[in-house]
Amino acid sequence: MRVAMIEDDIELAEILAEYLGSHNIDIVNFDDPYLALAKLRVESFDALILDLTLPQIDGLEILKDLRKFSDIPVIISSARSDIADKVLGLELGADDYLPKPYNPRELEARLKAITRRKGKTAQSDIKIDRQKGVVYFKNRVLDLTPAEFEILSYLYENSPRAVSREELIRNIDSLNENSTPKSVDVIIGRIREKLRERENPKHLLSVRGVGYRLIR
Amino acid sequence: MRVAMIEDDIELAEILAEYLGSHNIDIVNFDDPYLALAKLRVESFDALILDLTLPQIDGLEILKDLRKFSDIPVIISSARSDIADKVLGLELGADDYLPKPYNPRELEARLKAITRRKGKTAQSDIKIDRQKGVVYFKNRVLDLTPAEFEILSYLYENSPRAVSREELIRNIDSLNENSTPKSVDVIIGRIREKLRERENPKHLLSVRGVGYRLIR
DNA sequence: ACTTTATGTTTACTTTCTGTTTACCTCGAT
DNA sequence: ATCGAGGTAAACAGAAAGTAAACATAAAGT
Repeated sequence: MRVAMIEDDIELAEILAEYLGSHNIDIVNFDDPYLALAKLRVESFDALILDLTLPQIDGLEILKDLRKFSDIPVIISSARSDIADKVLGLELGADDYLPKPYNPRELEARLKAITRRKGKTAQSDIKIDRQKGVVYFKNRVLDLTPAEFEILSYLYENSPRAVSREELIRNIDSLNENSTPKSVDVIIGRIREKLRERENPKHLLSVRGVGYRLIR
Repeated sequence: MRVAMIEDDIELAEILAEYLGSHNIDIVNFDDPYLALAKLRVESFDALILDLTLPQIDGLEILKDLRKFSDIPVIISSARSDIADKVLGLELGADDYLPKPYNPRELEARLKAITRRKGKTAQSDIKIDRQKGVVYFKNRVLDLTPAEFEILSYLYENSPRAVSREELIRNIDSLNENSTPKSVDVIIGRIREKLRERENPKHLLSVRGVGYRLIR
């Protein structure tokens, strides 16, 4: 589990990082909240621990901005015991509120509780259960046609090797063996559509002059 | 929003019920935890507020039993401030921990936070109690014929695997084993009708060339 | 015993899906 | 700028799925 933290008290951050690190939870701390927001935009974490009492800006503002683009679980950690803060924080979309000082064990338990609820850890986005004929993408079942499913599975099993169109046509039952290589291109495009990565593919990459490669 | 509460302090229960009631949250309090469990088995609530310090039994035992048949969001409310209790509670599957005394406003905020979270994680709309022969869809009992019920249950138990028409005909008692696969199509259509997803199915999906799949 | 209702099945027809091809566009390396 | 490769919208045809209606039989009601 990989967790982002916004905490300006470096010492506290290090203590927590050490304790949680030894329990298999990697902490990435940001003392600059704007840098954190930028990172959260492009990288994926399992949760965010947010300190409210920041020097530059109210942590609640950060939360508000964050919620415009992410539904990552957020635990607010604050020395402010004002009930109004709690209520406001939870209304702004925080998932939990932990008053300082707290025991690292409790933070750990809450992190686990929250991510268990979401059932989501930032491991590989794509999981395939060939027996059940099911593809999960970001923990949701993908609804694929037979050709789409078989191509994705084939690339998955050969990941991260680049596979040629010809090899796909030869080995995929749902493809007519007399088909043009272009058929593959079209179906790849449709899979990308369902992965929502038609522009800027992250998993299903084309390898110029060779074919296609899947990154799990 | 309709919330169950297990709280033996009747006075406190009434205060909370009144406050939350005026904020559009209906509280159904049980002073008998076993009665509560029985009710939770058959009725649907949006959350449960659980007092740990009950006269007859440890609230954590209730939570453990509850988790065997329900994944309803649970907020533990307790005068016990022992950290071990918190950790244990969250590990047993509670979603939040609220130490007494607390402000009703905070309880309200947490209830909202939890159910909002629930909405995001698109948890299962369909619940099946095979023993009782009851299907709940979006917290309502569905009136199904035997064949409809059995097909839905079979798909449910094999979810999200795609099941062939032949497998269904073979395994569903209410279907004549000499029936055409088309029979299945028609019954599936009727189930969809009752799920109100005849157009644009979200749960009962057809998998072309294979059969049908249920997404819980 | 008789009638009505409910429910699974079949039929016949319509609609949708999906793999394929074509045509045109974009992008990147040289 | 050029050329080749990949991307994709659109059109198409055959296959699969959807479904309305009629039917047969079992179950329920009288």
